[in-house]
Amino acid sequence: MNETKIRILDAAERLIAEQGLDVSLRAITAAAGVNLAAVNYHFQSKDALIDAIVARAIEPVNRRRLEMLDAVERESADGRLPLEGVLRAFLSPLTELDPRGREHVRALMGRIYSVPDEFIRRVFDRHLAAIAERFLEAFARAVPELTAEERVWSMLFAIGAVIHVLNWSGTLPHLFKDLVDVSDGKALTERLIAFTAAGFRSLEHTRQLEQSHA
Amino acid sequence: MNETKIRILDAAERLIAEQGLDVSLRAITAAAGVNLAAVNYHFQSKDALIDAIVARAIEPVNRRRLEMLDAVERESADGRLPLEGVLRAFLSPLTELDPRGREHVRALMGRIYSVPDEFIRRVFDRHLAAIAERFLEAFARAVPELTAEERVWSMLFAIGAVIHVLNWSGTLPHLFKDLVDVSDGKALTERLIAFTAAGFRSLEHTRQLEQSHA
DNA sequence: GTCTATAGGTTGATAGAC
DNA sequence: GTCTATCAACCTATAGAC
Repeated sequence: MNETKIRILDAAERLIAEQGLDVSLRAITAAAGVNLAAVNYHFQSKDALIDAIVARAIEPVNRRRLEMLDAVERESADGRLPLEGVLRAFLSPLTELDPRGREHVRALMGRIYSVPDEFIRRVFDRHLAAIAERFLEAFARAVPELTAEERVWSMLFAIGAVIHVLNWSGTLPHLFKDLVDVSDGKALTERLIAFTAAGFRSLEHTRQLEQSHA
Repeated sequence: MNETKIRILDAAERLIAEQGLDVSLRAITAAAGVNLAAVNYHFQSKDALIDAIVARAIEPVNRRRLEMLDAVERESADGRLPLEGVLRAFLSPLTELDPRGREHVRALMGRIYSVPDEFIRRVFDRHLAAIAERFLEAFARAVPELTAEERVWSMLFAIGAVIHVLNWSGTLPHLFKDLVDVSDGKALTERLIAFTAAGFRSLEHTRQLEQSHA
């Protein structure tokens, strides 16, 4: 790929992570050290540039998710999958994203998930629908006791937990001074897996309690 | 309060919930049926208008949260608080927000929490810091086995779960057709409380397992 | 491929009549 | 308090020289 094209992507990626999707092309090209017109030459429009950034951010995460999920499924002898393993495949590609020098990609990912309806629908259809379907099947094999509805809600809660941390990652150290260490992706992963796995299982338990009372 | 001032607030609230914070004053005044200059007359600037909207959305939620937390604390004989009760005080004022005719306030709340760093810092310092501190104390009395760090992470995960649902509430029915019913706030509350309560407790269990292995 | 120059449209804010 | 009219600044996109 052309060098200035990459410079534009890198600069836009960082600025969008910091300020949101409504950064001006002038700010982007200035940060990239290229000419304003270069954006419309290499990409066709600002929208196309944003699409390229979204794809470059999400697709590697999705590939890693599917790799890890495939491995989990290979290792399971019977039909049942280990819930923690499925959650690790789902969450850790996000939490352990781009360790050095590109921490802003985490904030970018949070931003992409937290954008107005019209936009998120496009992103979902293009980059997330297939992944969601695949993981819902995996969750069905990990916690078959749950109803399909309960699995969807649980997955949404898990996404929310990780996205919110990514979304606030830039400012969390300021909000809770010494109490949170955002830089330790692995520790965050373990906490998230423990928290969400217990959450998934709790819905089943809640329903069993209701039934035994009836 | 002046009538046109309220009309502006209502229109801006709805448009920001739907499209995000970068709605133009022209779009707002057109939707409100008032003159463009009215915004700068009644509020001083667009920023001040946004601050007013944020305050009007968050403050009633905070009041309700503190009311409910006070009640939970009054009812507890010993020093220990029921975790589910604290979580209900924390979450249900969000999930059961403005039931009829003002569903967009949920999306607005999600939007407010998912905004670039510079903005969220201002919102946090002004409207959320005191609440966070108060509830961290309550969580300390509900799950004293956790470290302060674990309580902060758990609270962040719980916020993320609810905010993500609010943030996507407008488009969730499209993404998961029949599987999710966003309109049933009470059912959502119960699921969230069960999920997050189990999550809080899981971190403690994880650590106890580690210690017993050592 | 990269630049300058500029078209054509939007924005927030305000001055001044009523 | 409410209006019209307008300013100055910003935006994206493109035409055309090099």
